Amino acid sequence: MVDPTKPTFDDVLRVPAPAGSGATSGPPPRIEVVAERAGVAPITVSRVLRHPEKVNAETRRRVLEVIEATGYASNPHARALRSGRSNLVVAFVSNILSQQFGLAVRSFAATLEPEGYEVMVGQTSYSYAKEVAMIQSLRGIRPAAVMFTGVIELEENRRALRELDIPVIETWAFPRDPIDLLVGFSNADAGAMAAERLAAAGHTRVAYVGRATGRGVLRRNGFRAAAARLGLEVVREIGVGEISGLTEGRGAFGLLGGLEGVDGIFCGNDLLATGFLIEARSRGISVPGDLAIVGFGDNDVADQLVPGLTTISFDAGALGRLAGERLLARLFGTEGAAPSHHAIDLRLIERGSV
Amino acid sequence: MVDPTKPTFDDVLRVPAPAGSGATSGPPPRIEVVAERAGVAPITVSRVLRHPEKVNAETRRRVLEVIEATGYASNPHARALRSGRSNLVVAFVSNILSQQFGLAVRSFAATLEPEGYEVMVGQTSYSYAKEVAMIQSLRGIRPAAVMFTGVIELEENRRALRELDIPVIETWAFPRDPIDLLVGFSNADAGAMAAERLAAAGHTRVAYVGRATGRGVLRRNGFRAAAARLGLEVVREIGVGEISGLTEGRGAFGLLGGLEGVDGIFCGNDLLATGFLIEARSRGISVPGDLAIVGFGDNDVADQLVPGLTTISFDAGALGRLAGERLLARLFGTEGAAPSHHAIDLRLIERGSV
DNA sequence: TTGTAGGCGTTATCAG
DNA sequence: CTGATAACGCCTACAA
Repeated sequence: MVDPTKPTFDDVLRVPAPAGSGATSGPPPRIEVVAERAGVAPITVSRVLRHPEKVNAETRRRVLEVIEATGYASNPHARALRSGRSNLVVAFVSNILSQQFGLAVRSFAATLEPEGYEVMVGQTSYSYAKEVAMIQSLRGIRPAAVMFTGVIELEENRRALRELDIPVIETWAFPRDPIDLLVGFSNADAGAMAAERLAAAGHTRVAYVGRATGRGVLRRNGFRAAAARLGLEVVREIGVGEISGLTEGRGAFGLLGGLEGVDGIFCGNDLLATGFLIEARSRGISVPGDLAIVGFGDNDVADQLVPGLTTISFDAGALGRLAGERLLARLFGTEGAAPSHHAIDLRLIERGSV
Repeated sequence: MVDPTKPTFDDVLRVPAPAGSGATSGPPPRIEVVAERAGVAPITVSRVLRHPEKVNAETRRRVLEVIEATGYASNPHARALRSGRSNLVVAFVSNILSQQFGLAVRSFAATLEPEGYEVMVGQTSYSYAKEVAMIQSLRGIRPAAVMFTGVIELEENRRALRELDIPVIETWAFPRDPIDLLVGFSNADAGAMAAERLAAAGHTRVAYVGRATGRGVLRRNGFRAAAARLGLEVVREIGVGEISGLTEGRGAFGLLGGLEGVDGIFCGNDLLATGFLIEARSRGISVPGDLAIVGFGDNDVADQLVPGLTTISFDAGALGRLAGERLLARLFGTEGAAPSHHAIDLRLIERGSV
């Protein structure tokens, strides 16, 4: 039997260093060393890295050779200090556990990295205080740009971000007046699409469950407005806190307090919707017969269930990619007259729960 | 109907700036300004921030007052350049979409942030090349520490990390010779526990499915060894690539190519195991009757299924927290003779799939 | 096209 | 306990 007090050692694979890979270790050489070895002034080395087109091809070749041989990489702190710019792009997510945020950030990073930017992820935890602190810390770091999987609500932070004087990308909503770049989608439309789907299936007495803050409210408002327009009665609206797991989502079903008079429900996110679906089934409530469920966001569990979850979704990877591309255009000054606001398409994914 | 070509604007909440919050905007003041206002030399301001005990209490109070009033925050680049240290801790995850990595990083960050460290997350994507590049970039950034949700296999990177001369924390495995700090668990034991569970339930012809690299191999080896010891026959071993979604996990069932002679299976991760469970059910294979399944890692879908997934797991949040605490002890020099290697307990979570 | 001079903002070092 | 001085490594501005 395995003895938990005496863990067995893992025989981890060790991959030996390939021959001739010694150049990359130790403290990085300074620009001066590279310059001397190449027989040029330090500034020329700097130019080879920053503005290669301004350096004679032959000189450039020589310098690059030495850079390669020494494994030289410029000190980002010195560079940022002197030039006031860094190659760091900071992406803030409100919840690092969200699949969709993860997908977006991953594509965003993949788009920027080939161009020499480093993307680092910070977490704001849906908290204003945290957001203020993180934005404050940006004042010193001077990243090349900042991206949020969300929009900024605090005027104080909006101002602080504008004053950073770097590109700021907001996402995940479609406000009238974003701070700067926007690659988002309309949460109001998402709510409306959910109401439309429920109405089309003949449901008339509906409920909303979701966060009572931020985007949850936007989706709820869209749902409400469309419900009114379509003659649906919103018989219940239930606010929940942040849901970060399926178990919590399932537990939230209890808040519904019975189904009297509710035949359709829109859940502000798929974790919640999936939890509801599972819980409803386990209580013997037929879906969509007794209760139709529409989710938002397309968590990957959602289409493995029986019935599958009908949900309003969008391509989070595409959002991240587009955000990266718009940012690069801005950073390289090739943006031209392109609009700075982009809408990502929402789509209704029909499965069996409505 | 919602018109996808014309997104509705979201009426995003705007929270006005609280009165008297003006101090925090604009370019941050320099240390010189603070010093002048407090009637001291810049170095004294620096000392108030870095080594408060070396400054007279009254002077310190005056300086802190001005710092507060001006919203001064030192420029991290200048600080890092001059002192060779920064307050940035970099956490590398191999897959930003993994729930368990997310939980660990979240607790790790939450532990370090109150002490003034910023945690940023980078992604290495299970690729050696990526890992090399990221570690190279650390040479310039000079973070206060680095953490990995994994262990480093490339000798080249191990050497480079040691030469950084900062705390390095490896996790998620239990090697004999970690680079520096280790907060891990034995993957070999995880495999052994799975074999033991299958054997206890009377299964004798078993299979392993999982990644054929890194920790997947460690778990497989533990499984193999324990199977031999317990008289189980490992009739099949199937290597898969990285699985990042349930759909992929489900698809991998096809690789099994029928169940002839297999009555129990150990899946190297829960995404895979959950996919197998769902797929087996949909094919009318009874679990655990025809096929018993043991997973690893406790994805949160795993206990919402019927039957629930029996799995070997550990507390990822606790791992992150402990990693943070051990790191703080090292950074603050309060580590003393405490061991630098810590094992996190594995536990068998019994649900219905065995 | 290449180089010289100087400073970005902070803190190590040493002197008072 | 406090301060003067210099330097961290690089890149902007200007000069040749």
